[in-house]
Amino acid sequence: MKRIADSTVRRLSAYLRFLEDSEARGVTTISSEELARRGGTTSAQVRKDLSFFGSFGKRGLGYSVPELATQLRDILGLERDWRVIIIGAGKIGAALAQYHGFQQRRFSVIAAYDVSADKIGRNLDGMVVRDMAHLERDIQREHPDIAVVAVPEDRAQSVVDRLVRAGMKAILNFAPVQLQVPPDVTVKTVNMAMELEGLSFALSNRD
Amino acid sequence: MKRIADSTVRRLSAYLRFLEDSEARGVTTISSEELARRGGTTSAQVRKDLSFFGSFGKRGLGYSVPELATQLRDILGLERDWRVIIIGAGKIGAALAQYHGFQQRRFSVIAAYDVSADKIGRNLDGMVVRDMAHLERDIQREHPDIAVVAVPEDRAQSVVDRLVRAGMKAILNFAPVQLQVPPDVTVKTVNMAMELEGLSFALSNRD
DNA sequence: TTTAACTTGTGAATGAATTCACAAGCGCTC
DNA sequence: GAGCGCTTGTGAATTCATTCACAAGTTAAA
Repeated sequence: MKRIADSTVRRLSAYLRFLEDSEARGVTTISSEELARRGGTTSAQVRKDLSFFGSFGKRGLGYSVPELATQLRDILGLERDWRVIIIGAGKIGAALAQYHGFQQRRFSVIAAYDVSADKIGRNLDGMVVRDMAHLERDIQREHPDIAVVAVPEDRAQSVVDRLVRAGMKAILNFAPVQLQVPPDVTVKTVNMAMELEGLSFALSNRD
Repeated sequence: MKRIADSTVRRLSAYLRFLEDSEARGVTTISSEELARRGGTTSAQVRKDLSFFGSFGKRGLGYSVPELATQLRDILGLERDWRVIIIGAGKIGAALAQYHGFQQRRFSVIAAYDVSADKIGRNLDGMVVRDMAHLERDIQREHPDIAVVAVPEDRAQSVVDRLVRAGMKAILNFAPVQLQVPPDVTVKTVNMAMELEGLSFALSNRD
């Protein structure tokens, strides 16, 4: 299959969100035009994005909302559960561990880890924070799919090195650093500092 | 000035982060090659990015670390303080209000707002959560620069409409929705659901 | 059955971003 | 001060992403 651009996948995700909304509101059919309006793009873009994976619409009519939603969930790999571990039980890590948006979307947080004695053993929404020392052993046993890195900036790379050595292939990084990983590992970084600086740039350079 | 791509700004931000690191470690000079390695890009890309704004290097030698850092801070508008308000004092909002990464980078959180009686008046790291009812009045008085939206998905658009009407020009959005704003308002969205789905896609489509 | 009104799917055209490749400048050594 | 090793800055070439534009398919109505 042709390589799919990152931007395309992000848009598919946006379309799916809107489709689920529409589904909940009982809408049964939707056009690329409508989908585009809510996804912040153009109808041609919507059709092109979908065309990488097949043809899901009916000419003259548009797309069946539940059908397209199912297709997108399938394309995005959301028809199954993914097992998530969280590394770092500080402010962000703890907030994430208790964040219900995960479970809602079939991402199951199975464990949280920390190094500091005062965090280990603490209870986060029914989940006990584990000692980072057991990370590799637990990964061996439990085969999580995704690791969320919520440790301080200066420890992020070394934690990621451990995760990679232990065989993790997907990492969601909250530390404001560019992580180095081998090509078969996918990293997505949520970098608030970068977004803020983007806003700063925009505010500073308006005509 | 030529329009600068979003991706360029993000990279500048990454370069700056690494420069500040290098500065702290006492490195005085750096090549585009080195900067590229740590920024996850190529040396040509680094030089092209910088060339939009001027020529900051010395041929044969590279860039002066403190000088380039200063230039980048200037380009990104980080030579001044930005005043930030946070809308929504739930889990994410509260975590953000107490997050020190903001202050470190000269983004000063001046207020947090919520609608619910049990949050209003609560103390977050020395800051009292205000009643959302006073939002417009306070914006008039205090002229914040950036609004962080950390309210539930279904309330995000209406909150943003209020912010826009009150004159805010920069919004950092944590709700997993595509917000509609007029063209003179800049929105950056941090969408964890989207990132997770990107990872799910990557895991599902590896060769 | 024909026509009209829509909307998809997709090559072709355009536009944007990245990479190439190299002349020109700098510092060091002899 | 000539020569060498490096590294920048930048047009040109290339690759990648988006938009255009239209044939083809669908529904509904006459």
